[in-house]
Amino acid sequence: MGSRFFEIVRAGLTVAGRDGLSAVSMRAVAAEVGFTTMALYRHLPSKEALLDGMVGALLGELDLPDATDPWPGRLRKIALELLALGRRYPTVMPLLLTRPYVAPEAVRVVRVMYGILEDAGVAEAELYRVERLISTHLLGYCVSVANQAFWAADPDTLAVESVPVAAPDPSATGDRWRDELERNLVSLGQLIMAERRS
Amino acid sequence: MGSRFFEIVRAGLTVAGRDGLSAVSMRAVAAEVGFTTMALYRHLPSKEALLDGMVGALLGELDLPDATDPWPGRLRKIALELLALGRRYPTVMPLLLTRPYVAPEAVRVVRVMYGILEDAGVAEAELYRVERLISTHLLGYCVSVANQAFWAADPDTLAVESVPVAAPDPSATGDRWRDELERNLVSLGQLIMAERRS
DNA sequence: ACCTGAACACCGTTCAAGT
DNA sequence: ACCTGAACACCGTTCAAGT
Repeated sequence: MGSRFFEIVRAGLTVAGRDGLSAVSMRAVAAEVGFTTMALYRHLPSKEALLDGMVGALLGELDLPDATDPWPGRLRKIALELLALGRRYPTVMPLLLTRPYVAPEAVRVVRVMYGILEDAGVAEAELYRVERLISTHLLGYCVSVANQAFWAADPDTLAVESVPVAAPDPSATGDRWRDELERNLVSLGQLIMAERRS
Repeated sequence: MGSRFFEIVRAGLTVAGRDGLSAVSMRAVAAEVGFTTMALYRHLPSKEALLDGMVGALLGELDLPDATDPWPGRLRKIALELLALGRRYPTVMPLLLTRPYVAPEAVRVVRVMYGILEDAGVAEAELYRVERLISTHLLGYCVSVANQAFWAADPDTLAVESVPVAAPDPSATGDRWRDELERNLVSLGQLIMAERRS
């Protein structure tokens, strides 16, 4: 776990952002850092460990909100940061829902969420549950947007099926999914308020 | 798209449920159905198509609620079905957040969600957004539970970090994460009620 | 015309052979 | 003692060679 480890993990993210997660091979990452393939194995035990490290580095790129800001603004900031992160590394995002949060950078993010809910006045007995409720929505949403899962591959097929996947929203100005995320945050804010200790 | 296609896709799910998604190779699936590897390519164009088909077959296993039931019961039923699905096919679940819902079995599930929200009285202008809000939470939650992302790989590491990932819940009887999902559904029910047309 | 299996360019990881 | 690259057992897909 020398500094070479982080160099390798960052190279993994570089490859993933450029060519997709499926292009993240030990050979490709080694080439990216200028090592021989087998030299990687002296800094990490397996590709599994590389992916776990990438999850940490990914969350490490989040620009976390200032703890002195009001909690709604902090929630909004972290949500928009996650959305932007997904657009930078679309194919890596699903790992955030399948790997346990053990890396320090991951724990850091969960702590910010706890702080938000505490400041909102959520009862401690509900705090961890509500955090998982909010976080799984945010991650699920950002993963879906990043991978364009809300769109049909073939618009004509969808038209035939007549399922209005994306309702027209005349008030939306620039970024359709960012606008929708902000609407969701209003709903989630109400949900959080309903969970305050009485 | 003869019936052989579905046979192959079901074999893919069988392999994935038994040995994990990473074990789903064209060779392994071919062996499962008793075909030669290259014979698969006369029924589907690529492994990509196999995975898309598996998403459809996965959602096809959902036992959908009766449309005549009250909407809260329908929402609960579909949520618990998704949780159970994740436990049967943990490694396949993330595909539900990265592939567009074009297969008929996928469209069917989205239609049920629309029906639930319509019966709840959600304004049409908010219907598609709220459906995505609920669905991304349910999928994110079920993917996390299925892949044990809520637990730390090493409990000792987590203790050192002193992040209470799983708060003790004395009232929870059998299935900890199922109980939590039911609590979340109460919160989401309130969220849905708040989105009703005025 | 149809099917198949060898082959190509990969992959993660092991380990013997080199220095 | 340390590093490396050949090798092993895979992978998705192509395509020429067979019938």
